[in-house]
Amino acid sequence: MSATAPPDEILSVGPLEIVPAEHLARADGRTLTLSIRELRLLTELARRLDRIVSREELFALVWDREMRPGDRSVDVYVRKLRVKLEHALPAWRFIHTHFGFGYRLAAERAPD
Amino acid sequence: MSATAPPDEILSVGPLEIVPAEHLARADGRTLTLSIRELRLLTELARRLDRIVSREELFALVWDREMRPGDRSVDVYVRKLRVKLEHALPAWRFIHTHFGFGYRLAAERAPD
DNA sequence: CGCACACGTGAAGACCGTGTGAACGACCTG
DNA sequence: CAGGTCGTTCACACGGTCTTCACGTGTGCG
Repeated sequence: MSATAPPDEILSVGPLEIVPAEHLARADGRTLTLSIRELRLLTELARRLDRIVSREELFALVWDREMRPGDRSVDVYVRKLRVKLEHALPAWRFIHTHFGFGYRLAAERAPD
Repeated sequence: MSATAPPDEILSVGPLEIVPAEHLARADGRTLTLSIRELRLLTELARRLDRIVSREELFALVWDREMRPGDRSVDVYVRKLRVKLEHALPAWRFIHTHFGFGYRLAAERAPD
């Protein structure tokens, strides 16, 4: 299953670093406190860096089952992640919305 | 076995210093009075500095046997350690909880 | 321009992992 | 024997997480 990590997998996204096998993510070296779902969502996005991933695909990857139509869980967790990432690295934007398609992870500097 | 210390092993965690071979830990030079279990728990956490260690792994390392499901010993000793460390170094936080995963040792300044 | 729909956001409630104080017995020490 | 420390377990309190709902905001299209 895709949520299982190769022991040495390290995902880098600009100043962000994710180590799925150790259940942690770091921002500029500082360890973030993420919940299980948050970390898995971030991990699956990071494994598809800079590619647009649909809600359905994300849900299946993170929740291990099919998404019911109308389920907003992905949106809610995207927000939770955005808040934590914004707090840790205010100068960066990571999760980008692609209207009608899904989300894309990429480190981009914040405007201003 | 991993609880045995190389004779010269010294673990540093911010203002904290642990010398497993001498069964002692120092806070800013002042020696802490820790019990055997407390010291071993602190030692094993320190050997995995800044990494998340699960309860099961911690229990196996410190108690030398498998953890029974529902066993809270690790939690209780984490608390005992926290109390002593908090008393010795109020401006720091050392043992961080990662909900659903385990504990992580790292010297971080207390909020405020 | 205005409508329908996609997405953002805050909050409520249930659930369960963790925090915490205390009791108890084993062991040591004087 | 009396007192203390330590390890273990228990019960309850507390708080974080997950899910769902409701409503606000934005986007694209006719």
